[in-house]
Amino acid sequence: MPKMAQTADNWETGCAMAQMRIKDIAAEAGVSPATVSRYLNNRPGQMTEETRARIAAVIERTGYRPRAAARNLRSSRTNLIGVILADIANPFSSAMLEGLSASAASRGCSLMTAISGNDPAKEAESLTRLIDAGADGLVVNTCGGNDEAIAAAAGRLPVVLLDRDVADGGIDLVTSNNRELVAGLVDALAAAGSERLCLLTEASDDSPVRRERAEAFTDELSRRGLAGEVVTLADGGATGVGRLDETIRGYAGKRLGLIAVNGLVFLRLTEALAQLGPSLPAGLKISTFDDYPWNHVLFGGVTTAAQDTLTIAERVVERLSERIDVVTTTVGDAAKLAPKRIEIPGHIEHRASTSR
Amino acid sequence: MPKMAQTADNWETGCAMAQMRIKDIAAEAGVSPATVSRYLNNRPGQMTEETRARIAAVIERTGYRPRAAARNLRSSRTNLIGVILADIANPFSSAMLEGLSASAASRGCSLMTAISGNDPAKEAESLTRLIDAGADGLVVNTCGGNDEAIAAAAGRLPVVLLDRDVADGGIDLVTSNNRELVAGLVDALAAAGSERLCLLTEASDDSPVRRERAEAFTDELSRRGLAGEVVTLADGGATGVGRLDETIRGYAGKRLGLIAVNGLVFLRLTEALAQLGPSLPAGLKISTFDDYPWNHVLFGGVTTAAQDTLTIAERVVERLSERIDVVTTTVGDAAKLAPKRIEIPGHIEHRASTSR
DNA sequence: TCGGTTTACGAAATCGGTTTCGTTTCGAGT
DNA sequence: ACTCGAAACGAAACCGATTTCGTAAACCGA
Repeated sequence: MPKMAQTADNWETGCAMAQMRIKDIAAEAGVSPATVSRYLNNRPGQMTEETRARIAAVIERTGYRPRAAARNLRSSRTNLIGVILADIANPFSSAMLEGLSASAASRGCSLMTAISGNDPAKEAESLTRLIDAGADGLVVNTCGGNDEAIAAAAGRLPVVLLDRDVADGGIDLVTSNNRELVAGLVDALAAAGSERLCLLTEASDDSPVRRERAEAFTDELSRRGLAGEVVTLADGGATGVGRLDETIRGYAGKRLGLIAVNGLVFLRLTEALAQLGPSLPAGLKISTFDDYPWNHVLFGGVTTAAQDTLTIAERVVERLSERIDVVTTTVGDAAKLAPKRIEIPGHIEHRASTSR
Repeated sequence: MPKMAQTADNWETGCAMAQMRIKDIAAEAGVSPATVSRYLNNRPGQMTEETRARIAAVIERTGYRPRAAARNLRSSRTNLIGVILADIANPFSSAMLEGLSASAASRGCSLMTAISGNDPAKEAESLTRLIDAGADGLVVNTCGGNDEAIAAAAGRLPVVLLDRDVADGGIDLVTSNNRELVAGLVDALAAAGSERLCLLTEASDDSPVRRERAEAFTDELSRRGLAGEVVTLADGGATGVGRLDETIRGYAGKRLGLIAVNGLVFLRLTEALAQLGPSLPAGLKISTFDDYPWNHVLFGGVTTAAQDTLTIAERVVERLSERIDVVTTTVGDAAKLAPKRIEIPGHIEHRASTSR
């Protein structure tokens, strides 16, 4: 039995009927489905103003919404962007998510999100799940350990890396100007009178970004002829805090200046410092990456290398859209875009923790 | 011209060929597409162990993955859960997102996320966008002002509210045991010797949850015969902090006890307190909802009503899945599930800020 | 008035799975 | 041996859009 035509939409009954299909709209407007489709996607093949109005009226009246699944099937486009975040607890990630969400929405896309929790296995699983779910492209803030899988994914659909690079290279990356930001923090500490600087990093975070910051740090030290070192905290609590404690105590009174390489390291730093008292020890200056809301409260304000998360997010989506358009437009890979590294300038928030 | 059969999958060429279709797998395994489909969804109609093995082998060898769009179209199921969060900056939200992500993944679902940023217009837009994108169900952490739209959505697909109720009622809600948590904080403050208690709330947050906490607070006060009031901070910075400042100074030395109704209010409280010095003023005891990572660092540790975000997330997804299964299984709405309110017990983290 | 080009639109194929329904095969019961 | 029921599987319809291709009408300059 053929599906019964649905005509009863304008009855006064509020009864929810089975969804309208494009065919029904077409019939109601006295045109063909093709024309309605053209209307929906405002295709070049134009139609009479009158036809357009008639279709618009029917759609308006019936509240018709095209089914995404059907559209996706035919056009092999979902308008879904997959996002994999390493650590949502990090405010950098949540700020990023907000930015990505807004940017995507402004282009009519929705976000599919996955949180790896810094677990490579979960990240790999998310990768395949998002691809299987039909993402048009992927934004990956990798936790590391999946370089080959990510490269493989990038071969199958557009991928833009967020903040963290993979070893392979050859994939778009959007990141902050880490070298300049490190220099800015060193600058702030030096100006505050610090004589010896430490960059605090985590063993578990062995990302290229961390290494880039570490490199920039030592470069900057030698450029200025300053003393200092990179201190890598062991993972987990106790050992790390112990090492930290030792570092701080070891230099107590020696005009020590610290840089936390990211927000989580900074958190551990504050834990260690909290054991020494509510105020910063005399002569100790601190600074950190990632502008957590608490940074301007703790210790009267902590000097911060703030990343421009909104712009980063916007550029990520922009770049991804470019690639998606290329994929769905050109047939071959002739006009392939060359992989690009996009650096978004952040800025230093000078606060009390590096005042003289 | 019919689409050319694709047989060259096992050639040693690494060239990416057009995707395999179920038809190709079927041909390769010497069965019909229907059988492969049965295999993929392990349907009741069983097949020979030998057939199963042959199909498995082909799929394994070719790395075939069924296209979600086609599957979605026919089955009108996407395995996508839409999530709308009011404020991702709130760690409660990011913790929730992590939990939802994990719970969804364990059921083979992906999350589509939208951030309203506490903007009702954006929330409404997200609502329609996620529905249009084909979400099987929605998780809504509403910012308010869209009660009718949310109710309408709940009429069209499964919806579970997260933490914040809507006026209408009649929709599933998962939340913490707010009354008990408030009582717990009052308890902690009273035990710490506070003689007068204030619950700090925000004007912009007029959610039922906030009101529930406020009600519980005043109930608890009168039950114990304690003095106190609900202090509503104006939105934005200055006025709010001013009011707060006044509140604190006005009671300085009078054994004041404070409860921040949520993490954001607590942030503003710490800002105000920071102006008074690095340590808590003598006699002032503070506590807050939402277990931010800083809560055990600031002021030597802040007593916190911690919500069990993981369990909340798990129950949200569980409930939503139930509803989705009902919708896709039963024809009519005969066996409709009655709307349920699910309370997940949180707990009080007793820390230094309420020690005697 | 007439060939030629553009414009507006419809018929039908198509995307790649799922699902229904029917057919064949096989084993068990009598 | 013969019937009957269940199990295993295939043929074909189907989900609801998009897109190609074709055609009729409108337009246009000579």
